[in-house]
Amino acid sequence: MTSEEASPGGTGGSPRRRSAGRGTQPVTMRDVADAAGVSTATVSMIINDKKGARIGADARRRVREAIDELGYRPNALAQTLVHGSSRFIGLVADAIATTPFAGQIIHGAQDEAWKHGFVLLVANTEGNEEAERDAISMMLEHKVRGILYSTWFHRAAEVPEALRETDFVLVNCFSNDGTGRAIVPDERQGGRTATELLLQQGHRRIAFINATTPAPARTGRLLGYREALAATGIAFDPALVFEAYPDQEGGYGAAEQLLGLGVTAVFCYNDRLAMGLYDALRQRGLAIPEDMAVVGFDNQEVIAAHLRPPLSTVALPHYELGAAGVRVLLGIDAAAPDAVIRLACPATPRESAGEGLADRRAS
Amino acid sequence: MTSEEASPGGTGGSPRRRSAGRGTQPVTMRDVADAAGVSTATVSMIINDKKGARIGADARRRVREAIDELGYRPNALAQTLVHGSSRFIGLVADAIATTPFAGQIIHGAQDEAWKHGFVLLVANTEGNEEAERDAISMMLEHKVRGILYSTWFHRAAEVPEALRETDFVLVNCFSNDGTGRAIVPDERQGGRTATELLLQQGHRRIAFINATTPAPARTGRLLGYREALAATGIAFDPALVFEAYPDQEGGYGAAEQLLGLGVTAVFCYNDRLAMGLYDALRQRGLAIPEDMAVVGFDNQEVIAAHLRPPLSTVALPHYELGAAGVRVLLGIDAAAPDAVIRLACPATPRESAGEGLADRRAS
DNA sequence: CCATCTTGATAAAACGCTTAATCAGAAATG
DNA sequence: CATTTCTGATTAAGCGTTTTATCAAGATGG
Repeated sequence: MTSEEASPGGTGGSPRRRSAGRGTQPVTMRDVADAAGVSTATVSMIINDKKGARIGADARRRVREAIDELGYRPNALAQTLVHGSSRFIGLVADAIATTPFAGQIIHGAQDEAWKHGFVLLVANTEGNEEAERDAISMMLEHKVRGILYSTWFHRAAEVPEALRETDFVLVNCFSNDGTGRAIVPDERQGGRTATELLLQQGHRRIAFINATTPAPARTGRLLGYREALAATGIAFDPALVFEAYPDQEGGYGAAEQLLGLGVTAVFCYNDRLAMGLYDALRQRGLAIPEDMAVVGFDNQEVIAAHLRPPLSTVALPHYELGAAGVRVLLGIDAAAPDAVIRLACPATPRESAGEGLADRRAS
Repeated sequence: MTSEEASPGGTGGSPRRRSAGRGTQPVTMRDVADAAGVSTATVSMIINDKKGARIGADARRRVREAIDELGYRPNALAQTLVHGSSRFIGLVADAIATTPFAGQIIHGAQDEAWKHGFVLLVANTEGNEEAERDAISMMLEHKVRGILYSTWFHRAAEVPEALRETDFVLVNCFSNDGTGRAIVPDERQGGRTATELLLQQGHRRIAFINATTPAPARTGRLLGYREALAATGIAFDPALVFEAYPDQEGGYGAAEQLLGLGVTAVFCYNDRLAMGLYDALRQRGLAIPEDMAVVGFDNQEVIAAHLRPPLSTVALPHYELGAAGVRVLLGIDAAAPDAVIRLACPATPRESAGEGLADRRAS
């Protein structure tokens, strides 16, 4: 049983701060003012310690005491009302639960927002257009400072009409009409980095298993792959580029084609694909990375860090995507009105790319 | 360039709804009232279509038009202020990004909250106590209807003092002083279900690889395992219970001990452990499920659904945990003040437990 | 001793909305 | 025709803050 303190103003109450308690009428600034024998204006000034405010030491003390005593909490909504602008930032995501990715975007956004005194209003739409409209409406009605519109995989997106009623930043997606600011991963650099992970180990005949599903990642990573080869003076061989549905089953199935081509290393479109490939390779008695070096993409923690051997991969900067999103939204990071900002995908070397094999492979 | 409509009240404007536009002063109810030539009271009544309000058809039409014309959105914060109670529900999570689990809790909570016209205020604390205090303060200041306090894995938790200033529900955790309402997964039933998945296939000598890390899951699942055996009339053999750190490496390492004991099936504490075990088994030339049937726990999508063969497992009801959390919070699901509600962990049979092997194994 | 400053605090308006109370006029009633 | 009853709306108070303008009184200066 929670003891319900009935009498509100009792001066003889316990000296320690007493919480408002559930069900009790919330304590307002008026209550504090009355308890301290001052006006609400005074209380307000003390709380926000407005400089230039002339308030005596005694009043200050009395107010502080009253606040403690009553367990007063300012009403943020009332503050918002008078200030005109709220401390909310909306984040609409198309798939919060399906992957860990969305979670990382939320995490990054939330951390950064928090840092600047903002709070995240999160809505999950599961791609449902109506849910999306509702979510945005709700956010606009809460007078959010702006909205982050995010997708769980990097893609072009149709920007909902209503979004344009406020400031918005696209995260992990970009508008297909080229308008609006967007933060996306740099797929090309990522592809280059992944390939370099292999090149550094001396590999020269490197296959690329691309996705069958059209996406910026598909074209971007291929571009990066070619770029890296070119930079090393290796001719691009179209016969070494394969395609598979980007999941474990796809990777498993793709293994067959890889063999007998003199390929010593593979760059997989993503970690899941690599995971499937592991199975297929192992089944054929091929060792990783000795017989075949592998790098993935995404750095999907659950998988990459715990495969056998641990998978060298390239990370998608989801956390940073979210954080940069709010920075751009808040104008902390400057960005042209229709800028598309590309964030680096950092290399995450582990063991599957091989190590110190350069000598063996070099000739 | 977005065309900035400067003149606000123009009657000759485009008939289609015109959005407020960024940077523009927001459209208030006053504006609508003026445009329609009525008072704000009238507008308010029309918007919320208060029954009992006596308003002529013509005024109705004019107001609707003005709303459309101006692109008016009610200010939810002002509404909250007058109603006294907000439509916010706070969700504080200790690890939003680390696992997909938290995401699913958020998802469930958000869906259910939404259904009842509530919005989620999400805060991520990464276990940091100060962040936690700040998050809760923030939520209280926003006058949330209540708070969901969630953890990414099922455990006892210290309930922060401040939480008690409002309604709260513990999600995926429970207070170590036994106070407060909590929603947790039913680990025992889960353990039983997992074991039954194997028993159903005719297995009789079933090992259990438990976690080394103390947790309700560890004791609960073991209990369930024993319960299932007992129900089938199989004597519990302590020699068949092993322990390993609950990740892939742990599972890989545990394989050794399993062999030569006549064990035909293993129940793994979680999917990651099972994944590691897969590797170890395969390395020894053992086929799953023919030589060794395996079930996991957690139904971690990325892993379970895509192992080779797909892993039979038991799902943690994260989505439901979140949803039930808000239902209890809102009083839709009744729950005693200190009730701990256990949600079922449903079986998720795939192929690793074997199928139709009952005959072969029976004798 | 009167004018002026300074100090410490207050009153009141405003933010955007809801709602109870009120009001003016038209229609119905006696 | 005077009165009551509807009808269709308006007024105004209030929600919990912030903030500007104002005020009373004591201290200071001439």
